[in-house]
Parts: sequence; structure tokens; C-alpha cells
Amino acid sequence: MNARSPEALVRDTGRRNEAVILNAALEAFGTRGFNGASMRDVAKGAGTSLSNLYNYFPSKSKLLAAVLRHANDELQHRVLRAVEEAGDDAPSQLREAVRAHVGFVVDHQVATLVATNEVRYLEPDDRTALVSHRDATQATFERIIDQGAADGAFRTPYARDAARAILSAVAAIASWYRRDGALSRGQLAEQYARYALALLEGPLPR
Amino acid sequence: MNARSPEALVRDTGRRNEAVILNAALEAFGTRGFNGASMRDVAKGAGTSLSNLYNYFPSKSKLLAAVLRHANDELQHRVLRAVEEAGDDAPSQLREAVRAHVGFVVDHQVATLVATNEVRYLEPDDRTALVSHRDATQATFERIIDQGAADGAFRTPYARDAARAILSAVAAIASWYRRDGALSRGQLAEQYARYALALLEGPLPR
Amino acid sequence: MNARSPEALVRDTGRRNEAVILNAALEAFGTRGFNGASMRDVAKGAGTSLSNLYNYFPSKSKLLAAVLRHANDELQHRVLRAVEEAGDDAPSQLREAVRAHVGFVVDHQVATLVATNEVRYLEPDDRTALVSHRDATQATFERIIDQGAADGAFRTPYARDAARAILSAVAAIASWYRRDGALSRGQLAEQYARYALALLEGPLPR
Amino acid sequence: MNARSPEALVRDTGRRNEAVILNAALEAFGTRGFNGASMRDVAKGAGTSLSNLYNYFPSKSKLLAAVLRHANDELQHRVLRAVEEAGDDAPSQLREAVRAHVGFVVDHQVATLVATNEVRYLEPDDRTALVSHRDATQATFERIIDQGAADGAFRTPYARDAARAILSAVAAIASWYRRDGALSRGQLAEQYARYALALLEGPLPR
DNA sequence: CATGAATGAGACTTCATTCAT
DNA sequence: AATGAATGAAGTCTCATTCAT
Repeated sequence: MNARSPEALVRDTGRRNEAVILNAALEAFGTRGFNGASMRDVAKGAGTSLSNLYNYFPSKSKLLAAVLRHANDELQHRVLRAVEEAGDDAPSQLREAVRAHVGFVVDHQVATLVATNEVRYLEPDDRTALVSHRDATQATFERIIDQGAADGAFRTPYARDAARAILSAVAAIASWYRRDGALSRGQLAEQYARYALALLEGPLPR
Repeated sequence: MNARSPEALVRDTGRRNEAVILNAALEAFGTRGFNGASMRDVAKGAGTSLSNLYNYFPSKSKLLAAVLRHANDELQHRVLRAVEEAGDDAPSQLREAVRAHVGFVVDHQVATLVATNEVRYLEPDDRTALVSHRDATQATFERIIDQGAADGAFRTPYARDAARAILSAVAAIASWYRRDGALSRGQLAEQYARYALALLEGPLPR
Repeated sequence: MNARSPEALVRDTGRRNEAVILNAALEAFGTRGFNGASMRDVAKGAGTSLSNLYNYFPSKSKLLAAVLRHANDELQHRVLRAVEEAGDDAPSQLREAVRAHVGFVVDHQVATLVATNEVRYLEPDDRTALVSHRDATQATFERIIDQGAADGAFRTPYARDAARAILSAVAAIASWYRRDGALSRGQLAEQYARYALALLEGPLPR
Repeated sequence: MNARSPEALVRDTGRRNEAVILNAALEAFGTRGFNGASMRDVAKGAGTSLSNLYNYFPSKSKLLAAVLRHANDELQHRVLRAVEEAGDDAPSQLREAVRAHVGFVVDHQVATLVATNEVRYLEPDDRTALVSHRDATQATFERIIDQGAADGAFRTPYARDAARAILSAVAAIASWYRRDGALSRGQLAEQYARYALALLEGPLPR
């Protein structure tokens, strides 16, 4: 298990300062909220001038859009890869998908918080785009759950809406988890994977 | 089934316009976020002048604090009453507690959203006060779960942290539920009550 | 020597709360300046309601005018009485006039400060009235100096303008004197009386 | 006799509009007092936008602090140079120091008024800094007086406190002098120099 | 005489954004 | 790609004053 440096969501992008700015924006939006954070805050965090920000992003709103796109990409990438590497049966796939999701939330708490709390401040077009992107991730979970319900592995009568419940609980981890607390990253993933399977009334270990 | 007028969180308070202002603030903070909403928005919503707001609340932040306190009081009241009226066994109590909580979230979607998203903008003291108030509600769920775990009704190995997962999922309902959608208030409550029991690996109906 | 309770400029006035309000206004204007002090400050200091202030004074500006009139009356009264009780010669009269003025400044430091710093904020009419009132006090000093210059007691070639210099220095005492400092009220009066006589190039004790 | 353009206290500072703003602030604070003058007034006087003021000074209070610092610097500079160019004996030095001080007051009446009346509105730290700066100027006078008292030139028994009295009278000139009145700049300086020497009971011309 | 509620104007300050260099 | 200076709009909050009771 590679120890990811926790909150550097964006690693590099061809343009000199883009990653620095994106990470500073993430930090600022996370700490003070989109409307509470100013472009000056972002500039200060990125160690550049206020006006230079506009050489990279045409507006504060587009900057938020870029941050959120990066976060979503990373989440989707992790979940898809986890599902690919899992077995063929729905319970295994769900288990790995949840574990991957929890991993992302823990590695990128701030990004997760920003992604859930600040989407509403996007301009309508960007918002639509992002939501459909996010729905794609949710759809991965729904597909697995549908399959498990169909082949009898998940016996809950409410399979249709269970994905939302599970994903909500997982995302909420970002709002209370402390890296120096009692639960390790791995224990947490394990725990939530079991919660998910139990909620679906599926097969549990032991 | 009593049809509660949906979003009038505060009913009356003795001071002439206080309830009107609080409800307008709730609406404004819910629609545009704490930092996105202006005191002018609140005044307009309350049908009073901007400056008159300050005869009731000394600052925007204190106004938010008051809104959140009212929301929390109502939630806590509902949950406690539900538990009192339930049977003695943990599963019944949990079931009723969840149903009551879901009911609150549906009746007061906006208040629920504001309560989860905007607490961070309180001044430290008010934040601390509110969080401890909120923890009291969570403690009700934890007590029930502990009891159920002790007497063998809930068999999950992770009883300790399950309350958080359940409450997160319930609160998140506020972010997607549409009153004119497929699920009725009652069906939703039923559904989440079962999710909760299943997650705890407790006894399910049927 | 009667020990005057220091800063209660106004003692009583037929109307129930007038003196309390005037003294509170003096305190407020002295502490924060006319424009820095609010009618709310005055009300709080007077222990009454904001709106009640307007039952006594029609505007903030008129309130200031009333305060300043009281201060000037008291000063003028003290100086005139001192001169009356002094001997017939100019040096004695000047000496007693200065001593009385210093006494007022020490007893009413705040009033002196307000009188010198805040007159400018009066409405033109009130300002004119007050200035002419004040000039009457200054005229008392000028009369004495003229007489002393005429009969050869004061030998300065600049008798014409000396009153202004002397009175400026005396009024400025209000800006630095501390009741708990090294100089007593009496020593200070003695000292400034000698400064005045020396400046006029008049006869000095010893 | 060089005709100094009267009230342009600040001449240049390296930053584009800083001097213009400082002079406009001086004018505004002088005319209407610190609390009576608005930042809009200052902006209008400086011919720039309200918000641009904040690119130069972080707050109204810091703007006042800057104005006062410039005024003090100029005063101190003038007094020190005058003393340097005077003879070695205390009376000559005092005479020149007073003449220089009077010259400053006449050339910068508004600055003098602001310096005496508005210091109180500085934030505590700036106030402390400024007061100690101002005390340095006063100390120059005290040093001369001490020396003159030691070598017998000034025979007043109250040498210790005389500087305050003299400087108060000189500063007060700013509140009544009119450039178009009877006294010329030079006559006034001459007059106050004699007042000072006489007050100290020192040697007088003629 | 006394008050609580109300208000329009205006205070300081910050904002996202643009422009000339 | 980078910056300092500039700006109009808007933010929160306070003000002196009025009015109904």
C-alpha cells in the first residue's frame, strides 16, 4: 500500500503554475468555502500574484470547476480500477469499490468536502457537466448492486436506492475522520465495506 | 398522517418579527449558502428593512446560530419523543428513531442542508455550543445501538461507529429528495429504517 | 479648599434626567470624540433609552451645544469670581485668574478637552454663540493684561497677543495632567501663574 | 525668505499616488476630523477611486498614522536643523528652535491641527509609536532648557515642565492664525521666541 | 416621560475582475 | 507568464432620527 502524500490532488499539468494554483484553490475553498475564499486567498496560497491567476483560469467559478473535475477524475479512476481488479461476483466488486472510495475520501478529505459542498456554486453548465460525471461513478455502484440483486446475493427489497445511502455515508467520512485518530485508513475501509454489504443484506464474512 | 406545512421551521418567539426573520434567513442561507446570501436577501425575504435585522440579531453569524439552534431543537424533540413512544427493545427504538429523523429531514430539507453545510461559518463559541447540542442527538442513537449490541440484537462487529454512518445517510436525504418524486415520506422512512437495521446486522421484518 | 468631585460638570436642572444625560454626553464625547460617539453610547451612559434622549435634546448637535454651554458657564463663573476677590493691581488679578482657570481645567479635564476639540462640530449658529461666549472669558484676561501693560507692570512688547498664548498653555494641561501624578492641583496652579507673569515680563515673587 | 507652498506636506514617495492620497487625507481629516471625514472624501480629494485607497493603506486608521508620521518627521527635521545651526548657548538654541517650530505650524497649520486633535483615533500600537516619536521632539526642547537652567541662563524654578507649556502655546497657533491677518510669519516667530525666553526667565533682547 | 421597533443613509472594507506594462 | 494599479459593485454593520404606544 503506497503512502500517498495526502492532499496534493493535482500533480502536474504542462503549464508552469497550474497545479500549484489548483491545489491552493482546493485548500482555500476547503478551508473557507467557495464564497468565503477570495481570489486573493488563492493567489497567496499559490505564491503568485492575484492577476496572474487570470492567465490560467478565466474566472473564480471556472477555477472551482477545474478543481472539481480533477477530484472527480481521480475518484472515478480509483473506483474503476478497483472494480476491474476484483472478482466477478457482485459482493466482491462492491467490497472493493467501497474500499477504494473510502481510500479516496481519506486521502483527499478536503477535495471530498469541496466536491460535496461547493458544487452548487458552479455556473449551470459546469454544474450539469460535473453532476453527470459524478453520476457515472454512482452508476458503477448501481450496476454492481443491480447485478447482485438479480442473482440473489443482495436480498434487500430496496436495492434501487441503496447506492445513494452507501455513498452518502462514505462521503461523510470526510467531515469527521482524523488521520491521527483511532481508526486506520485500512480499518475504516474494511468497516464501511461491511456496512455496505450488510445494508444490502448480502453475504458477510465469517 | 398530518400534513405539516413544510418549511416554516420557527413558529413564534414573542418578539414581533423574529420568526419571520429566522425563516427568511433559513431560506436565504439554504438557497445561496451562508456566504452567498446577503443580509439584504434576508431582509427582503422577511419583508423588513436591512437595518432592522440588527435590532433582532447582532450579526449575520449570530443569526445563523439562532437558525441552527431552532433546527436542532426541533430535530432533537422529534427523535426523543419517538423513542419514548417506541417499545423497550433496541430494534424497535432504533426503527422509530430513524423514522422520526427521516421525517424531520423531509419536512425540513432546507434546515437540514443548512445545518450540515453551514455550521462551519459560525463563530468558534457558537460552533462549539451547537456541535455539543447536535452530539446529544447522535448520543441517543448510540445509546440504542450500544444496548442492542449488548443484548445481542445487533450483531455487527462495528457497532461503535455505526451511528455516524446511519445518520450521515439520513441527513443526505435532504440533498436529493423531491417531494413530488416517486417515494412518499412514509416509504422513505420505512426504507431507511430497514437500511439501518440491516447495517447493524439486526433482526429484519419478514 | 473644597474638594470637588471631579467630573460631574452638570449638577441639576429641573428636568428629571437632564443632568445625567449631559454628563453622559460629556463622557462619551470626551472619550470617543463627537463623531466617534453615538447617541446609543450616550443613552447607555445615562442609563436611559436611546429614544428618550430626544425628549430632552432635539439632536446630537444640540446636545453638544448644551454640554459646551454648561462648561463655559462654569469656567467663566470661576474666573470672574477669582478676579473679583483679587487685589486691584493687574499682576494680582492675573495671578488669580490663571489659578482659577487651571483649577477648572484640572477639575474638568474632559470638559476642557471637549470644549477645545469638538466646538467645530456645532452647527454654525451654535458655534458662533459659543465662541462669543468663550471670547468673553478671554476678554477678561486681555483687559487685565492691557491694564498691566498700561501701568508698566507688564513690560512685554507683545502684550496684545499674550492672552492667547497663556490660555492655550493652560487649556493644554487637560491633555496631559494626571490626577495621580507628581504635581498637585495647587502646585500646578502656582506654576502656571508664574509662567504667565514671566511671559508678560511682569513682577515675579521672590 | 523662501515661500513654501503651504499645505503640501508630502512631496513624493515612490508609489504612484501615495503622496496625492496622503495630502488629500490630511486635507480631509483637517477639515472634518478623522471620524467626520469619510474614505470617500479622501478618494474624491485624491482624484482616485474609493477602493484604490486600500491598495496603498490597509485601513483608514493606518492612513491617519501615515499622515501623522510624515508631519512629525518634517517637524522634527526642521527643529533639529535649526538647533544645529544655532549658537552653542541655550538661549540662542531655544530661540531658533521655537522659531523653527512656529514656522512649521504656520506652513502646515492643518497638519499641526490634525496632529494634535486626531492622534487619539490611532490604534493603540500606532499611537504609542507616534507618541514616542513626538516625545523625541519635545525632548530636544527639554534638553536645551535643562542646559540653560544648569548654567544659570534660565532662572525659572519650574524649568522641568516649561517645555510643555511653550510647545502647547506654539501648537495652538495653528488654531487661530490666518495667513492674511496682521502678523507675518516672521513676526509671529519672533514674538513666540520672546514669549518662550521670558517664560523661562531667561535673557531678553534689548 | 419613556420605550422598542423601525428606517434610509452612509460608514469602512473586500470582492472579482481588467488593464497597461 | 507575470505584476501593480485601478475600479464598480456589493458586503456587513452603525448611525441619527422618528413613530406608535
